[in-house]
Amino acid sequence: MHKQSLLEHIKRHVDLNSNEKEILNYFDIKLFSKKSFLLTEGKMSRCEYFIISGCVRVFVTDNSGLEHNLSFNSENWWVGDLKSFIKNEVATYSIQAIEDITVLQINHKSWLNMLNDFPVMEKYFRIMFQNAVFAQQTRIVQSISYTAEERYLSFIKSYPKVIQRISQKHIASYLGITPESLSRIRKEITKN
Amino acid sequence: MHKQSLLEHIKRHVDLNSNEKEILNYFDIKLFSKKSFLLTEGKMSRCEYFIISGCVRVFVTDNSGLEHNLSFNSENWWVGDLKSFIKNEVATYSIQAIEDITVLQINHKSWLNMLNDFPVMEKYFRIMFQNAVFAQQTRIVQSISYTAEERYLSFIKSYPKVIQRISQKHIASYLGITPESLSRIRKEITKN
DNA sequence: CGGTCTCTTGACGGAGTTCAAAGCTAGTGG
DNA sequence: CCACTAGCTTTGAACTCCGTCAAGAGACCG
Repeated sequence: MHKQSLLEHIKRHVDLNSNEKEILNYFDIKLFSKKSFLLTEGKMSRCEYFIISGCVRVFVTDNSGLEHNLSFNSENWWVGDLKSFIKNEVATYSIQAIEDITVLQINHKSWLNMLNDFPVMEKYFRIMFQNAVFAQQTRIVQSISYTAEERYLSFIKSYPKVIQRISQKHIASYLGITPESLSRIRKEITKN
Repeated sequence: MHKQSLLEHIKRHVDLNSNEKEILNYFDIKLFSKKSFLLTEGKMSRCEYFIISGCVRVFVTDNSGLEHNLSFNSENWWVGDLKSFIKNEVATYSIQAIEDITVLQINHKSWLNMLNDFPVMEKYFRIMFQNAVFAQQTRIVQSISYTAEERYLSFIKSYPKVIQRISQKHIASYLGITPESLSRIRKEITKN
């Protein structure tokens, strides 16, 4: 059963007792085909997703209509527009499936009920957000102190599996540079 | 009593009952004078700080010895090297007082005990980390999609009080540009 | 008052962008 | 299954923003 992988993920971070398997009741399994959108900027969504299989990208669209990738998420990662989810605001991010994906979906009301009924989940999400803070801090440090080439090298080192599945165009957008620049950087690297 | 401001901060996010005021027992009041370091890169620290008064900067030092400011924190904010604190690693960030400051300090062991003894604090820190994720996401979006001028305008709009207390050199470092560039950007802005 | 640190200004150089064109790749429909 | 097309990647040339280096003016502290 697909839902099992979420349970395992939770158990990797906190201790569950037997009846806490009811946690899975708050979630629904959903499938999205490649290129479809889990969430679109400007819309209300109020769902968070736990990815069972496949890969998505989270991006913003700027005033000029350009897309900027914030993150790539795959198996055993949470994804969603957290601020929109928590604060009941319209989404500022869009989320698109890069591959066919299977996710567990939870809406905001169920999420609050779950936290209320199973206090151990407060700890689980405390740890989830804590880890998100770690990862984001690393990214911010790199954005203000690394050159584009250093950011690219760090990216392929940190996410060797993910790059196989993502176009360079999207990686360039993630790094904050143009596809042309990334192409030149890659050429420079393979030269050495 | 200084410790009161932490209690008020907690109560703004979660409900405390009377005996939960014992939470303050896990904390010590500490004073740091301007320019002194709460934490130095490469050292073990394992403390987190809640700022009662004053202002600090968090920064990293790169291979060339240049400092890059990650954040400025003042009254009623938590600050520390979270990753070092949680994972028992040496600090990758340094924290320096920009003004004379008063903080409440908690070490890792006390923090774990507090979370254990007062489960409501799991929720409190879940919310704290959640808010940190919001703020950092905004920063990442701006770093990959804004020009230096846009980042500066966004910074002074978001933190109008803080800029009064911080040198341009430090703001430039926060924005990921040189002091010279910031000086030119400011000149350009006042022209219009 | 002198020294250090900060801010400003100028000239130059370099990393990355923009625009354009050509080669490749992968998805689509016949 | 092949052919076609749209999108992706590469490459080139010109340009732009920002960094680097250097020098001078102003502010702060002992």
